[in-house]
Formats: sequence, structure tokens, C-alpha cells
Amino acid sequence: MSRRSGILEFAVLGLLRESPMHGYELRKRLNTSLGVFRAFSYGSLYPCLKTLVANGWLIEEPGNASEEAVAATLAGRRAKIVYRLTAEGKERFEELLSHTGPDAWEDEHFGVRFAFFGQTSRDVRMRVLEGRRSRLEERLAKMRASLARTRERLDDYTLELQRHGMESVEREVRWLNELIESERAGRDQRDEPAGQDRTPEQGPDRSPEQDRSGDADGLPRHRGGSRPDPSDDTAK
Amino acid sequence: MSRRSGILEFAVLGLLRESPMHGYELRKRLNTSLGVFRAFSYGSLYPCLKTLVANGWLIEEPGNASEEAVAATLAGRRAKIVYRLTAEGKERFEELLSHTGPDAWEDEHFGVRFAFFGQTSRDVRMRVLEGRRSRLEERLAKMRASLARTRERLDDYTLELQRHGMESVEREVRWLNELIESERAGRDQRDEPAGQDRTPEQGPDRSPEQDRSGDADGLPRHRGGSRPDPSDDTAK
DNA sequence: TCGTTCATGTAACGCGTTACATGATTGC
DNA sequence: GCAATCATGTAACGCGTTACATGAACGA
Repeated sequence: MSRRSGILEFAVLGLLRESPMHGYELRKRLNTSLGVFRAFSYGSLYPCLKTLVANGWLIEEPGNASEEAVAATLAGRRAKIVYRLTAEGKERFEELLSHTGPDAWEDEHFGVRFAFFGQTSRDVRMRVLEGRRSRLEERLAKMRASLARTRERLDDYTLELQRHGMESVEREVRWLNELIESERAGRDQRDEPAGQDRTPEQGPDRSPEQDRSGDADGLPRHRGGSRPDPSDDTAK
Repeated sequence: MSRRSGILEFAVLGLLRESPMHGYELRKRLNTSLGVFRAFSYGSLYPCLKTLVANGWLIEEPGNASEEAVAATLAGRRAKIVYRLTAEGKERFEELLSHTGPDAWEDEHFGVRFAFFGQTSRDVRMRVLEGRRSRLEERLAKMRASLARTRERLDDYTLELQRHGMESVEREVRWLNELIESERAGRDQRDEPAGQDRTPEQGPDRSPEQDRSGDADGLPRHRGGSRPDPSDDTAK
């Protein structure tokens, strides 16, 4: 039951939940569903598929239609392999979907999680969106602080880079705000009164720090391989 | 002369060009100068410093002030190590600065390159900015194409993700346009006439495909470890 | 028949991380 | 005297890539 943890496993299970596929097509779907975020090579995909099979989440099926398959097996040739999600695999995916640990809203995971929001329950969606938002706000705070401390020592280009970076983050926060609001609004009763935008009452907005807890894989489990966040220590 | 290639080497040389530092401080500067983009751990930094020393780009100096250093050496204790750029190191950095190969404007490199624009010649800056822009435009084109082909098969969330991703890219393109324009304008003679924005004549805009060439390390040399770009194959 | 796309894999390697180990300096 | 921070390093590992090897199916 090797872990082979993370993002690829999640995405593969998610895509196969919709319909069985063989590796080649899986990769294509991976790269369009996840859009701008992440692309995977066969060098990652096929080994991953293997361990998923070994774990019992998937089964390999012969390429569609009997004739082809039979011919292939007889001749010892390599046939197309279609991967199908097993019941355990479905369960596993459901379990992963319900995780709302901190890493669900880290840079690398958030995109994939979002891509499968269609299969995600409303309250999990909310937790993930809000988690991401407070993560970004935390980031913004650090950036602002560090910028205030060092601005005069930085040249124009560095400053501009910083500025643009902050604006990007701010923009994502606004995006999240819209999503959260429309999520709250219901996503079924459309055509609301639509009178005033921005009701002054936006009280229950944040559940900021103690959100990590009732969570199956609570460990900090920092993402392996990327941007661990400029975090703490800044130039003195 | 091991490679230990890339981004960290570049950033370290660049920071040390400004002033000597020891590892600990270097890391802090790394994480603020490069801002939102990338953070490095000591596990990467110290080994990197070692190979840079081995290559002769840096020398290790005893921590500042004689007394401390002497005491340290006598007692066999470990003293602070200050790293200083050698002449060869300076040359090396200059050489790296002048590289305008395709990877200079890939996601992982561009930020760092930009952060050191203060030390970069105007025409290199231009090439990097324009390279990045056409890279992003190429990306946009692919996204639009793939989106047109698959839009009805995607659920709302996937679509929204795609949309937001495209907007992010478009935004960066606009940013680059401004930078390029102000770069062209001179960056010294400010307060220009400022009459019409968008002159119909924007002729020499792109040098799109054959730009890779007169470049010291011309190999495709795709970034190791990240987003190779959704690229080519999209869902059929 | 030949080139392109489909299709499946393996091996070596790159880049960076976390976890660990160790010790000096500073301030209360 | 003790904690926090400064400071330097190593080893194991994670995740993903590129390069390579192999072969089938399809169309002009």
C-alpha cells in the first residue's frame, strides 16, 4: 500500500471516476482539465497507475472489444490497457475529496482540488475556498510587512516585481471572494433580487486560524518540491 | 566544474555581487529579493555554495574582524564563513546575465532574471521581456484553442478555473506590455509628450520562433521539476 | 511504404525538500 | 543559566522530468 502520495493520484482517480480510460488519453485529459496548472509526463503517469493498481484502486482491462484483445493475448503482443476505478478506488477518491487539511489549499494542490469541485460537497468546497483565502491573506500580510521593512534598500525592478506579485495575490483573493459569495448564495436559486451589491453585512467571513483540526491527515506535511513560501525570516 | 545549474547559482552570484555575505543571511535575502517566487532551504543553499567555491566563483573568508577569526582558528572551532565573489565569479555572473536563451523567460527563471534587471543591460532586458511575452501569448493561443474544442464537455468549475487561469496570463501580458513600453521610452527621459497611447504603428513587436540561437547554452534544456506547459496534446 | 500519431513503458537524473545533528551568540 | 536565534552542515527522500526503447494503427 505504498503512498505514491498526492496530486497525481488524486487527479487520476478523479478522472477515472468519470469514465475508464487508457494511460495515453488520461494524460491528455490531465493536461486540459487541470489547465494551466501542471502537466504530467508518461514517466510519472504510468508508474503511478501501476501503484494504484497494486493498491487495488484500479483494475486493468484489455483494450475495448473482444477480438482485438484476444488477438493480442494470443500473439503475446501488447494491447491497449484501459484502467477502470474499482469500488475501493471510488471509496478512496471520496476519502481524498473530503480531506480539508491545510495542504488542500496550498499552491500545488488547490488547482486540482478546484478542478474536481464538481464532485465535491458544498461544505468541503467552502472550507477549501476559505482556507485558500486566509492562506493568501497571510501571505499578503507577510509581503507587506517585509516590504515596509526593506523598501528603500531595493532597486526599482525588485520593487516592481514585488508589487506585481502582490497584485497577483490580491487579485486571486478577490476571485475567491466572489466564488465564496456565490457559493454561499446557493448555486441553485439563481436570479436573486440582485439589488445592492456589497451588503454592508458580511459578518461571518473568516474562520482563520483554528481551521486545521478535525482532519484525517492533519500533519503539516509541507509540499515536496516547490515554493515553501517566503515565510518567516525576512531580511533583518 | 560541476554544473549545479541554474537558478540558485544565478541568484547567489547576483546577491554576492552586491556585497559579501554568509550563508544564513544569503538565504534571507534570497527569499525577500525573489519575493513571492521561490524560497530556498539550507539544504540546497550550502551545497550550492560549496560547488561555487569549488568552481572558483566564490571564496570563503573568515567571519569579519581578526580577533574572532584568530580565536576560532586556534580553537579549531567553526567560525562564520563569509562568501565573497571572485573576479572569475563576477565574470561568470556577467556571462549568465547575458544569456537570453528560451529558458530565460520560462516560469521558473523569469522572476529571478527580472529581479536582477538592475544589473542587466538594456537590450538583454528587452529580449527577455519580449521573449516572455511571446511565450505567454503562445500559451494563451493554446489555451484558447483547447478551450474552444472542449468547452461544452467541461463542468462549470473546470471552466471557471480555465477562465481565471487565462485571465492571469492575460494580465501578465499587459504588465509586460507596460514594462516593454517604458523600457523603450528610455527609462531616463521621463515626462514624454504622452499624447496618443497605442500608436497604430507597433511594427517590430515579435521575434517569435527563431529567437533561440546566438546563445551559449542553446539546448532546449527543459526546466527540471515543474510545469512543462500543457503544451501540445490536448484532449481530442 | 513511409511518416505521424497513438500507446506503453524503464532508467537515470535534477532539483529541491525535510529531518536531523551540531554548535555559537545574545539577551533576559 | 537558559531560551531563542544565529549559523553551518549532511543524508535520505520525493516528485517529477528527459531520454531512450519499442511497437501498433492509420492515412496519403
